[in-house]
Amino acid sequence: MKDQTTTTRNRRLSPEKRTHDIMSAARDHFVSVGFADASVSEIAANAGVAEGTVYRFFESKRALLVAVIASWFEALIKDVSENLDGIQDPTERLRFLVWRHARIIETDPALCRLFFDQIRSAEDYVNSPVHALNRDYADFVVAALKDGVRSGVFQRGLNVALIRDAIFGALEHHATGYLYGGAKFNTAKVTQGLLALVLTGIAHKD
Amino acid sequence: MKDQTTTTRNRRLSPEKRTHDIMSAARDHFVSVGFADASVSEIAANAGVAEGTVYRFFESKRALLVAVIASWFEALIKDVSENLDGIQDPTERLRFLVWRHARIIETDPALCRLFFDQIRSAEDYVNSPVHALNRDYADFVVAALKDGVRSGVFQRGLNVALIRDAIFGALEHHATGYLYGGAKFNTAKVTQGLLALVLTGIAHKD
Amino acid sequence: MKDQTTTTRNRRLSPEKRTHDIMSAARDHFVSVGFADASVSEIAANAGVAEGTVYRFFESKRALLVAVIASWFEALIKDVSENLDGIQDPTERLRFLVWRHARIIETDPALCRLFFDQIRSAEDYVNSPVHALNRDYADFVVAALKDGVRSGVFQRGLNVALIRDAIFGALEHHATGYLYGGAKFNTAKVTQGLLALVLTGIAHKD
Amino acid sequence: MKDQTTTTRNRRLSPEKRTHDIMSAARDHFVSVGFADASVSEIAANAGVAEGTVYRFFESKRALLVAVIASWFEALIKDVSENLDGIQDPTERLRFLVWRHARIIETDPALCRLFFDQIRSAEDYVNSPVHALNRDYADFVVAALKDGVRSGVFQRGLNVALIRDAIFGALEHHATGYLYGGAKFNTAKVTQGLLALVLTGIAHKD
DNA sequence: AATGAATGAGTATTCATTCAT
DNA sequence: CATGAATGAATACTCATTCAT
Repeated sequence: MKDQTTTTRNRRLSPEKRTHDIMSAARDHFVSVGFADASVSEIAANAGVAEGTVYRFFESKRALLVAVIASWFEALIKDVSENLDGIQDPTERLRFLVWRHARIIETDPALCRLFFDQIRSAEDYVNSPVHALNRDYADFVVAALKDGVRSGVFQRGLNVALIRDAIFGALEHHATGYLYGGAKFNTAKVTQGLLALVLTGIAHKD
Repeated sequence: MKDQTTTTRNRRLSPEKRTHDIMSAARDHFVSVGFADASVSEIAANAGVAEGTVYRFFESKRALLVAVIASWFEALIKDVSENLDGIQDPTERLRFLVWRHARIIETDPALCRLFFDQIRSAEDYVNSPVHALNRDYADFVVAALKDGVRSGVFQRGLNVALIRDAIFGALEHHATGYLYGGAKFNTAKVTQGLLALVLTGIAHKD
Repeated sequence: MKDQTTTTRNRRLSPEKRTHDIMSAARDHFVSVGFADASVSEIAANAGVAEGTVYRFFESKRALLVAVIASWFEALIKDVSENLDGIQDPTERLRFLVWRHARIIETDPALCRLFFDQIRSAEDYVNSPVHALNRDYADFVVAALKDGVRSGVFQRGLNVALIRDAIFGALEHHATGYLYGGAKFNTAKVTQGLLALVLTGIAHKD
Repeated sequence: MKDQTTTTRNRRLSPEKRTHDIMSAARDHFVSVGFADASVSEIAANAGVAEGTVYRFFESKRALLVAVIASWFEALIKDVSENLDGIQDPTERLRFLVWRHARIIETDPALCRLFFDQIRSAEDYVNSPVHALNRDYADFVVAALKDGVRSGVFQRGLNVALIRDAIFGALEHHATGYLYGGAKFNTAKVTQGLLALVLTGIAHKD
């Protein structure tokens, strides 16, 4: 009856604020219970909106997950980009990128799992927005490799795409026990070992 | 599909034959529609048995998948073991193992996906029978690396566990596009490139 | 059966109306086919709602039965309470209560069976809401007995709890043939006989 | 190969022994887990026979329960019959019968529950063998009542059938808390109270 | 007679999504 | 815009019973 009854209906908020609230609640919920066990109603409740409102901003539960992961990726890319500005040497850039990736696995294992299990394995992943972000992210490594080749510290004729995959694959495979089992994960040690492997290989040099 | 002589009831068969029939039907079905969309009734029908019979041999739908994957792993291990007998040189052994793994990805992408998405990511994977098989399989690489170190062709003090993870991770990560997208996968090229990386690294040697 | 105006979707109704519709359909269905053979889908169809809607109002099929029985009990208690207001004499009150119980057995045998077989025998019955209702109902008899003792028409030192149990037990046991077999049940005769027994016993008075 | 291989197949035992073994195992199993949760395979295993053998001696799981209950009833009837031989006075006979029934509830609550919930409530109970046994058992009470009427200690014109039902009903209803809840049950006290009620009623005698 | 492998019917329940209000 | 009541598809699993051996 008064013109400001907030009891029955949520005040109209800016779409940005709404989107942010929902994504924030979703991220927390997905991280804590996983995608399958997360319920839209719970997310809506935690975000302080009605279930239907979630669907006004996101097409589906899955689209909401994609948005969460994309946002996480964007922040990661921004962070990497900024830090890379202060590093010139190709080898050091590579070391930083390896370390940064190991570090994100260590700090955000649940989000990594969501990305690996729910996004990257999906049929519609290729050419999706998150795929593009992932490519941008991986391109930092490609760029560092090319830089190194150009400046002569890395060999000519490298299959940079394969090396890029090898670096990320090595880290992620090695992290499996940490991500899915309860194993330990030592960012520093992994970084050092992987860099040694990538730089000089295993063959004995005479 | 049905060449049964008795119309009413299935002849009593040996457990081995029944198990084999069911696993075979299950493997085909899982490979073609995936785990989630596979229905036990369909598998039973394809195996020529009643639904309840599946449960006489396998505790659950998931246990059936595990059995299928385990059987596939065992055959792979047997094959690798036999072929390895004819190869002495550590480097050549490593090359064979890389090639064999790339090859299995190329030939059985669907089974690889089932293993990655349904088994390896599961909570109960660690210390499970399939985990043991996977370890046995990965140990071939570890053994080859140690051999090489012993015989002096590989450097001393290598972190063999990390290198093992790097090899499998590199292959699997590189295969992502092939496994989940529709990308091409070139076993020979991948093998060559990865071996070069692992053996000599990327650093320029003066 | 269907007088819906909207073809596609059910109008939003008041929860009371929905609850009532579903309970009504459930009561009819439970009464006609019993609890075990009743299917939720059938009840939903008869109530004119979707299956999931039943679960929005009732936690489970069993919770629905409990609600039906509780509602039936409440109406019975209300009826007894009102009628008792017009009866003062303890003996007459007792006679009425015996008659009323015999009468409910005669009119609602199926609901009695549901209560006896599905509710009262269940592990969670004691201290459940229906248990409380049953206690309220039985307390009418206890109160009448105590009234009679106080006013001197009944003996002092009676074990009222046992007498209460005896009255209900006698009626229900006597009704077994009617409830589970196809025997006749004569409310008037049972009332008269039971009251005579309870009042004066069987011993010969000199 | 030898003519006495007992390893593969059970020696042919007398049908009586087999029947007894199976019923014994069944009684134990039914008593401990209830009818619904009892599995034929478990009973067969405990009896030392194959599942199919159970069905050679009993038509169904339910028929097996009926046989168990019937056997229990027969023993009870035999016991009551013998004890009654030493009691002449109708009132004392009645007291014994009330006590004996209370006592069987106290000692065999699980079997009572099986009888009440699984047998007596069943559609096919009326005119079944167990129904006949139950009638024989209840007839002890009827006979005692008639004796008492004849000898003048009980009133003439009693509705003996109703009084019989009242006695059993009172006991069983009073025992509900003991049978289905965790309440106490005092055989002596119940016997005394019920007999007082039945003999002299509740009305104040001037 | 004894076996035990094979059968197969039968259903409650969840929750992402929709759309009338 | 926001709501939240209503929807409905979709399926693994059990176990009493049968009957070929």
